[in-house]
Amino acid sequence: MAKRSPLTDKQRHFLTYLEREIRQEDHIPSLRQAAAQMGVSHTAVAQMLKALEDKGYLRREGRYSRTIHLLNPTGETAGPQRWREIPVIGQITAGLPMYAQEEWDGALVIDRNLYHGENLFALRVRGDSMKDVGILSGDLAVCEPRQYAGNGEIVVALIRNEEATVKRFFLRPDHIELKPENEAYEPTRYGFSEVLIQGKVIGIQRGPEGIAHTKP
Amino acid sequence: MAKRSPLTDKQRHFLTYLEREIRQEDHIPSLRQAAAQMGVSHTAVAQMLKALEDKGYLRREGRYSRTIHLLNPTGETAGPQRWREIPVIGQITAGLPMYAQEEWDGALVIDRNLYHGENLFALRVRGDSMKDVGILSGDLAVCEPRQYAGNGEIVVALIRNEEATVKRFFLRPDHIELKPENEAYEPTRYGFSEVLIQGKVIGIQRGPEGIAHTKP
DNA sequence: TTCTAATTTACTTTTATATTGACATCAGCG
DNA sequence: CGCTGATGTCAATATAAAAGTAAATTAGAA
Repeated sequence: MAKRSPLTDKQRHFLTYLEREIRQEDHIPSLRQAAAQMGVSHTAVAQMLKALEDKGYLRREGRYSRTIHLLNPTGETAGPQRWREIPVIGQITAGLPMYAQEEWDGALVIDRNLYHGENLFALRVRGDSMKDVGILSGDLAVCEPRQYAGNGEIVVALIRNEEATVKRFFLRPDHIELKPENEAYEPTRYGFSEVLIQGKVIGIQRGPEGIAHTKP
Repeated sequence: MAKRSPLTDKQRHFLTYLEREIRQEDHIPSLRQAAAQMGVSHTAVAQMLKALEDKGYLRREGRYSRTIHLLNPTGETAGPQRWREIPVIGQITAGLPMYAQEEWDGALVIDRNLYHGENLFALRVRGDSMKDVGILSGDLAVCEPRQYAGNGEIVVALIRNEEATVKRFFLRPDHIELKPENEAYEPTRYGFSEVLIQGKVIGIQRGPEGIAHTKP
């Protein structure tokens, strides 16, 4: 790994400021924003960044990109953006829009390296209709918003504008089939207008309660 | 709570307008209605909505629906760090190796509110011996370090100092029983000295690959 | 001097905002 | 069924603001 030259006082100070901004505020300041807060000109900040990059304390991407990766002592890309917060949707309904508080069932922190994609959301699973693929009641399903789905994908679907469920999706010539993954349940057929795809399930998170509920 | 991407002045202004319309007038304006009131074109409003959705301030539903969900508009900052990094252990050998980075297979970011406890670690599950309780091959098992376990708990056990497995634990009068949760497997008995408990499984995390591997 | 840090000024690139026009979609109506 | 009006979407484009880059320059310190 690259040797890291010692920093000057100003460089160290700036690096500290940068770390704070990124880790605590989750926000990479622009050159001019940082310049304003440090009391210097924006170009000074640019030169500072270049110096820090040369010395191996951070890595920047692209020519005109703003994204910055802080490097930890071992030179690995440490996780400034390692984590991310997604909303846990309490209910999915279509009818009248629900206002924030009612629908805000909290937030979930997930690992960026594990789940890619934008605007993910999470949904608490009810019922055991998908237990054969390891999705149990109480699990949090991490979802990627989607209006359409491919055959065989596991999706969150809104049925007749009432009920939101997690099922495996199949598009048949004359109907839509939603298949539970549990021998005790039968697939159900729906007309094309009865089902509204809300998203694709891309992950599962189960907490201690979920583990405890599994009976020997 | 993580700060979401900062808004520009116009975006903030529009969001305020939207909140007022929804809360006080109980009415979601159409693109052209809003456009008229804001003095811009209807497409500008559409782009604004898209920008706000990208930044995570609201969520829209359906392709041609106009229902809008506002997400946590008050933007309160709740508590300090919601997230935590825990090591993903590649192999478990005798003793507790989790201090050094020797066996590191990476790290995993988890939600503090979901998993309590100290010195947690994660382990990648191999095999489908626990599939009846929703633990599949490839899942990450979040574990709390433990040297003992209660009857019926799901644990990570090291068998004869060689193999680390996830099983349900039972302490019998004259032996230890490790029970897979899969009809195709039989429980196995071990002498007291053959089994070393390493931790208790308190959570499961499954990523996109894990979901994809489940076959219809 | 040479090096570092900073400034000013003038660029290029990217993003945000806005416009127009054409095209789906839906609901109601005859 | 097709018509109609209101709506949401998309594509192409234009303009302005904001952000990153580069060059020339200055001042101070080793």
